[in-house]
Amino acid sequence: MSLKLTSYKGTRDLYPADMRRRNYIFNGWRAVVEGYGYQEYMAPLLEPLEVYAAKSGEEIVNEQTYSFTDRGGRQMVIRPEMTPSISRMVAARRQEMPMPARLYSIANFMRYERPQHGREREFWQLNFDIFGVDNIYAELEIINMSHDILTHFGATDGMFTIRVNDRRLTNFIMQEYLGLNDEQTTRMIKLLDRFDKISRDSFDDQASDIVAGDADKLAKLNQVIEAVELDDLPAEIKDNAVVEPLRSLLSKLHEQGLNNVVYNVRLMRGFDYYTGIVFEAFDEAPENRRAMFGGGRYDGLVSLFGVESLPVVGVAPGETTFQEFLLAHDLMPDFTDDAESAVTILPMASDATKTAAGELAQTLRQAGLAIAVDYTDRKLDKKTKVAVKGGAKLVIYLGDEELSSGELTVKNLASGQQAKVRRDQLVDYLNQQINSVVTK
RNA sequence: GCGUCUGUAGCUCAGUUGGUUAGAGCGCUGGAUUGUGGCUCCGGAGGUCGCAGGUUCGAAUCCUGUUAGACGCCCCA
Repeated sequence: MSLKLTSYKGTRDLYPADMRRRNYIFNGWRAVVEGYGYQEYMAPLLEPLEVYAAKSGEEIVNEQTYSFTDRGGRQMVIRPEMTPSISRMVAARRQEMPMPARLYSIANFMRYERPQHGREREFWQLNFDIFGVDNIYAELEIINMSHDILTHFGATDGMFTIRVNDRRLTNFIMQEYLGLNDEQTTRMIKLLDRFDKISRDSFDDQASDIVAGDADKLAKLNQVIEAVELDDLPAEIKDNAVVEPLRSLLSKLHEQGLNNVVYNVRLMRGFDYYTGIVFEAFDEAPENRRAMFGGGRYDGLVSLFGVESLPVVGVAPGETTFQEFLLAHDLMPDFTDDAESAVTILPMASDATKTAAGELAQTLRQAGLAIAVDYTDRKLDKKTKVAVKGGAKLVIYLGDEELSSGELTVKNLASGQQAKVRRDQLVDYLNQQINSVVTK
């Protein structure tokens, strides 16, 4: 009975080519958020169960987290999200931390769910939040960053849309305009959230059920959900002050040329904890057509930790959907042949040449070059072939001939050209060859 | 938690109405060429046909269960 070769359900093994793709994404994320002055933090993998239960409710925590009792009897959870952890960290330094605080992290999370398209049990997310800014400029910045994160990788406006809504506006529509009670509001928000996933007939049936068949309310609802711009809303809504933050935000974004940022009356984003503007980046690729990531304004959870509350605007793009976006739009470079070392030394099958190869490699590494040595006793054609496949740019042949002459045979694998190079000129020659390949 | 589909070599897949030693291409590996890369030729390794029962003289093939994966539903903090 041998051990299984497969990774745990919902998790993935990442081989070098996979890691190159991941790092390409992570490095791009970093470049963008650090360009906005965001600073990196990291939190522990484990947090006490209470933090999540307080935020998300017992049920979801018990059913969808990896939790266990530690040896001291504490109920612990592998983090399913970053918000409680960063809230704790900010709360702990509430008095001394200068505001606004701009913080980001790239970390992994686990949720005990059934894996499916774009969803795994272990996943990586970029989290970035701005703490302590109470006006629309915080949303403006976060949405700008969300936009940049996509365009940084070559995405253009037609490839994605950023949908925006305001939780305060939604509540106004539900309660003041439609006259729904709290329970009806909750149900209607859930239903609107699913608008694109269900048929129109099914939507109408369920909406009718929620308002107990009130024809007047249904007519008003229909008018609202057809709106594609704020000005399409009935006068009673669009003339109310509640639309001002959204109107102001959208006009500022459009002034900046972000024309794929649009109002969407049906955008809901979960239920309880958003308090103002909400938004999500939507993939327009025909094979995806779904929300990639979303965020918005929420009262920071810092008050859970006994300090004065803080306004926060944040978002958390996930690696999986992001990568699928890049693939769908042909924005992911091919990393399959990239080498970990640009140069491979191929000694002959003798101890003397192998030893010399090792020494040479050390010298070259001190000069800043990435060098691998093939110490196997295979034939040279085989070793050369493997070096090519591994993506090496240059190979250095080192046999008895080179040992006695003091000159090394360097082959440029891209051009096929080969030269004898004196040892004292080797570093310069290698650097020149490597650069010529890169610019080719 | 529920549903649909799929599991044959490392990968992509053949496998005829159940018929005896389960195949191909690619990849890996060795040689032709004891010092040089996408060609050619020759050889080799690698499979309890996801697993377990059942039907049958005989099962990769039919039946049942189970497990893993993909994709939906629920959920998505």
